[in-house]
Amino acid sequence: MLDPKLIRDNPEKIREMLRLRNIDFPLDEFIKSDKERRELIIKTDELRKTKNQISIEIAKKKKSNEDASSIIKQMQTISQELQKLEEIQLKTEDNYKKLSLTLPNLIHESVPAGKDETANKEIRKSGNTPTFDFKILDHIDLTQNLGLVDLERAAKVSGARFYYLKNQLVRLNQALLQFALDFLTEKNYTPIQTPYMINRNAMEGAIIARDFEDVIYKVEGEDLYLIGTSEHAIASMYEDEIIEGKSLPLRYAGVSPCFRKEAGAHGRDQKGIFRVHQFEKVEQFVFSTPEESWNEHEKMLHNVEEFYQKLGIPYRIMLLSSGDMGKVSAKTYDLEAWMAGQNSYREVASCSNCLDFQARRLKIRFRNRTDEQPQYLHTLNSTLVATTRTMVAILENFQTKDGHVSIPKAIQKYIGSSTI
RNA sequence: GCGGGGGUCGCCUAGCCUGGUAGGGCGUGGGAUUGCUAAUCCCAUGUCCGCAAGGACCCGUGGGUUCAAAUCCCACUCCCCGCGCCA
Repeated sequence: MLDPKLIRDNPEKIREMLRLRNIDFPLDEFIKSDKERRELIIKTDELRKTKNQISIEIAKKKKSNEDASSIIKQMQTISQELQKLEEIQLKTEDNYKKLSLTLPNLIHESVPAGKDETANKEIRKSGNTPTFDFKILDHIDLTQNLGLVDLERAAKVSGARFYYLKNQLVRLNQALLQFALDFLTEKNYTPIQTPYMINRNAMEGAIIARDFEDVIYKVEGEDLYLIGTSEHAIASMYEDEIIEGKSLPLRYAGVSPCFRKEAGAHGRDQKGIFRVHQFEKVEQFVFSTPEESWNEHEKMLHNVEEFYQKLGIPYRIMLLSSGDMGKVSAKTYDLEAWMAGQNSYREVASCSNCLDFQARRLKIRFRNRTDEQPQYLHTLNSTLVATTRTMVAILENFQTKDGHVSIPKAIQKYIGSSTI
């Protein structure tokens, strides 16, 4: 949600944002409904004012045992009038709210303009891509040969894009989670394991409702949705609260499974465990003051980079273009890891500053003193590790001539072995 | 799942039976005063509309009754206690 005052005073800025994001939005209708809404508030407030005054008079008369019947009649008509007006106001307010919840976030000036991923900008590369003196395999063949994944039976039981992890890959999955958690704990992040299902209100706070269908699973017969990332559950945890300024920034290391429909991804990454409906993730989530949020954003990016460096996985950092970026984000970096089996860099982490967009939807504010006007804080989120994709990178980049995989030094102690 | 008790403006609490402008304490900030510390007193401290003056809203949520609802009625929700079930 954006600041209504900004939209009112600066509609051209919003129009430009919509153009850059390549999004259809009835901005003029929205501005009109905001105006209507405010006019109605003034009208109903005035009527309520007279109603309150008369109510006091009735109370006075009753107290002194005077006859109040004529004045009560007056109240009756006012009450009826007010009821009608309130109905109209509710409708306008509803319309306004619905639209305001679908309006995407502002775009930071450093974001390259462009309609899709072809406009993304490479910021830097790190690490040398590995060279091999033998014919390499992709992660699908590797996991098959080593008995690490069973896709056929998963398809039988759950459908496409599900998997059974087996043997050492189960341990690798756990090792990455444990390593990631240790890594962030050392940086003073608070570990947090969230609910895996949250209600609609909470979900709407974190993402835009229209995106539900493509991304989020709904639990039948309940007001519950499976989280697509712990970000959804962490963002909403402080809903409707005022946080003490001195406790900011709040840095969380969220641990959770992630559930995603991956609708509309037909044909892409059909095989293997690269694009799946379910995986585990350690997520960085930060509640920050507006002044510090851009610094925090860079820090989070630095953390993911350091993590991948420790694993020894080559990567490049991409700054997403206006058209490729998610709607709640004002600026997003992707970390793309080198995947030898595919001979390309592939997205494994995403680092976003949402400014006050989520905070407004969730009414999360902060203030330094209690006599101070509370203001919306900023929220940021970044993957630290999403296990399945990182495992793909490890499998493909660290494969050996004998068909096995060596395990990065940093996580050997969690697995208790140096090869798979 | 059943029975009982509860949810009040940051925190604690009064008001609910008997409907008529939501009161007090704590905390926090500002000010006054006292030679310092302490104490005391005053003001501020939820949301929305408004340039402002001012006004409206706010008692878990949503309905209902009524001229009028924190208060009465109904439904839902969350918390606490007991029972049941259970990894």
